[in-house]
Amino acid sequence: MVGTPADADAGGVPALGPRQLGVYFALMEAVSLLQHQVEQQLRAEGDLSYVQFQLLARLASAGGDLTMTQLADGVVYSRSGLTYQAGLLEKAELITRRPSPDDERSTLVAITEAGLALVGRVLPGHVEVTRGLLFDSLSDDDLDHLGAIMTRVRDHMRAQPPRSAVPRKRKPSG
Amino acid sequence: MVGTPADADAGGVPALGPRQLGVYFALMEAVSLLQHQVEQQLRAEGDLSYVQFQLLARLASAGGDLTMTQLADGVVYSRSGLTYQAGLLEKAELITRRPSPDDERSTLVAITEAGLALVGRVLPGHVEVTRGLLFDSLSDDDLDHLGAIMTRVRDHMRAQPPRSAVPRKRKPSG
DNA sequence: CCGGAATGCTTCGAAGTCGAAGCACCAATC
DNA sequence: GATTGGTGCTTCGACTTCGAAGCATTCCGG
Repeated sequence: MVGTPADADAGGVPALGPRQLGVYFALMEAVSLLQHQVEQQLRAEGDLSYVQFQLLARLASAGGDLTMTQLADGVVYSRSGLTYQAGLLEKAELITRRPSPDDERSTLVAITEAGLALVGRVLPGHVEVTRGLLFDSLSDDDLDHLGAIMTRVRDHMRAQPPRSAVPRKRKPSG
Repeated sequence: MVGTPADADAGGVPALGPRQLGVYFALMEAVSLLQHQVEQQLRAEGDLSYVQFQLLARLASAGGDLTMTQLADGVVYSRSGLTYQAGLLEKAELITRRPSPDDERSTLVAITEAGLALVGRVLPGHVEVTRGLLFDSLSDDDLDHLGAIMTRVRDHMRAQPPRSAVPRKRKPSG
């Protein structure tokens, strides 16, 4: 580790024990490995990046059109990143974009038949990879516990920071 | 067409182990959020990317020089990525590179005083962010369980795929 | 000792991400 | 109806990452 708790205390900040640091590093590395493998599979079976897969999956499960901002939420951390990816997906005819009738600033994004078919085609392999790498190592009880933990943590994090649409200037705390 | 999207689910997204998928998505999103916030903090307090921080931390905890390949392991997925980052860190005088006396192909990387100081300076904030976002939501028991799970999963994944050094041409079984 | 294969690292080009700036549209106010 | 500020998306430039190709060195069989 990068320093005993005593070292950290010397810096004047209450330390997080090495146990917590170990958990943190294991978590980050495991997810990094998982994500990398998942990307390999998506690229191989559907010529998709993980981001693109997330976007398609989000559209497929949304049950309707989404605006660009809604679509970006939780997937990319910049609007421009989504514009780029949406351009690729549209060129590949996996999604369509059209101006919203209600608000002409907004762009409504919808998934095409081809997009749905592609998601259906890569999802089984996706699940297969995650099972082989993640769920194989987990007991039924582990799964429950992990689910409970990560759901709680995610919701906690979601509440904290601004997400894809930070106010351009500043946001008075509502 | 895309006009009646209420049937999106019927289009081809089968329900494949919804419980596991939920855990998987929660895990990925939580880590993504955490990583993003951590990067903000590192950039603000030390002008470091997460990758750079990982490299410095690895060197600091190694207790000695590491070769480029050892350093890359688990941080980047390409050698060239490390060459790039090592170049930046060397230019910032946070690390030094010198050829290995034993094997002149190898480059030995060492952290400098400035590098150690920087790690010591950003680590408290880093810990602070992770505590606020991650550990605040975890009970003592959760921490144990999560640590056990992720360590096991990580080790399982490490054993599976080739890491930074895949055989250049092909790998005969063995 | 010599030649071919493997290994360690770097260079190069392509692709993706982000933040800032910019354009078009909506809403509120006069 | 015109002006001013806020919002949605895109464009642009800088930066980072990866994979393939390349160079230098080491290992291994003869």
